[in-house]
Amino acid sequence: MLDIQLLRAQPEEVAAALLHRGVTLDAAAFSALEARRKEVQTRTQQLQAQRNSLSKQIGQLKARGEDASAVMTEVNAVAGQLQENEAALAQILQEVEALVSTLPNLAHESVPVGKDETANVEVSRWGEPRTFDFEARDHVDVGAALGLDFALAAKLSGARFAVMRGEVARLHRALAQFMLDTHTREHGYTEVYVPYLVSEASMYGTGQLPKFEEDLFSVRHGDGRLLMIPTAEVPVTNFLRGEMVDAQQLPLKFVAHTPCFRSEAGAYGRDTRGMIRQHQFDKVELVRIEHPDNSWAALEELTGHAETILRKLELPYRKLLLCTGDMGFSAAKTYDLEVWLPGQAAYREISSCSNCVDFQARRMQARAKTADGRKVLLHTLNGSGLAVGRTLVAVLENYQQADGSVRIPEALRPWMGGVEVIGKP
RNA sequence: GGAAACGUGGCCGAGAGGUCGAAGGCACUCCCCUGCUAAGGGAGCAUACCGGCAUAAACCGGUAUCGAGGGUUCGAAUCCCUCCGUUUCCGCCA
Repeated sequence: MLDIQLLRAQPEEVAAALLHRGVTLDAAAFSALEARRKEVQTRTQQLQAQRNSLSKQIGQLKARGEDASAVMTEVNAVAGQLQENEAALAQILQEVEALVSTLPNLAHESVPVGKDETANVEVSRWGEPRTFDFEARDHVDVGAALGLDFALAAKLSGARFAVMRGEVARLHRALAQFMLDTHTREHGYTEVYVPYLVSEASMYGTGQLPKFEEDLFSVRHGDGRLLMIPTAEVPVTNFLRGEMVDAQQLPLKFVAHTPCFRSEAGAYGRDTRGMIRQHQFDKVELVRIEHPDNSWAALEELTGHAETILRKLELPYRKLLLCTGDMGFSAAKTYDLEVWLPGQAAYREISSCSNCVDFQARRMQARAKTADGRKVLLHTLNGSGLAVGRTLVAVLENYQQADGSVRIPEALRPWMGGVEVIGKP
């Protein structure tokens, strides 16, 4: 949620900034709505003050056993007007709320302005894409012999699901364990296990609702419903919803391994082959809750932690700074990590690391009490460390060998029981 | 699934139609006293909005907020209804 005070004070400036994010805010209309709000609210409060003072008189008269009927008629007249004003005010407040809750976060000043992914800025590259002395296949072909089965998944559930058997299933599991252990042992994150189904309130807190309903799967539950998490960011960040933490306890650093569920409603026809874009995929997610003063340094650190996984696995990647038009709803600044996929001869997103500053914290009223007794909104950050399915894809494609087998990256071998190669004919 | 209880400020907790934004305690901030690892005294200490104001803070006045939303009433933290959440007991169950 944007700071409503900022919107009120500088609607034009906010509208201009939102334009870079691809959102049109009619600043004049907003100001007009706010002016009406103010007017109706002032009138309402005057009437309330009137009513309160008349009520007080009635109480005093009655206490003295005197007749209060004259004041009663007066107060009834006020009450009529008051009811109208209160209803009007409630309506306006709702309109304002509905408008503001669908506005994305403002980009940090260091974020390049741009319309779409073509304006993203490459920050750095690491590793050399391997040259093959045979024709590199994509992960679908490489994986088929190792137990990666899309046809079976299609029979069970339809498109955009995968079944893994045997060595691929183990490799997938090993990758997740490797990531978790690295982040807990070397980077100081606390491992958490969380619900995969969450309430609407939680989805609202991190910004998936009310605007991105169509991206989510939901399940009926009693008379209501629960929503399936599109990322562990949702349950983990919502740890702090409505909480007041002692600033001295910061930062809080969490890592969670969960499945993620996305309807991919807007992605018809995109990445239909293989497991790049699935309705269900595993991800190891990093979440940090920071003091506002430290969140920008924390973003760099968190991104570095995600990069560490790629480096240990010796997977070539590049780091992008997303432009204003390509960032997610809640983010103020985002780095994407893209891993090299020989099967596509392209870099593909494998991690996205964002600082949401106080945007999510304001939605969920997550605050910290500082040493001098002040209360501040927390800053929240999250990043994939990494998407497990896509990491599997990257390993299969980058480590494939001419005979159809796949070498296991050295750093991963302890999690594979020492196995060095899978799929040896 | 059945039954019951409960939801008050950063925390604990009182209040049971008006004098309550809310006793008391803890924590915190400032001041004083004292001095040695702690104690004593005083003051302050929820949020949002509206207005006063020089449309900066502070300050002053007003309004709303005691899980959420409705209702009763001149007046609701307090009574009624619905919902949400938590806890306990019973049943069931991995």
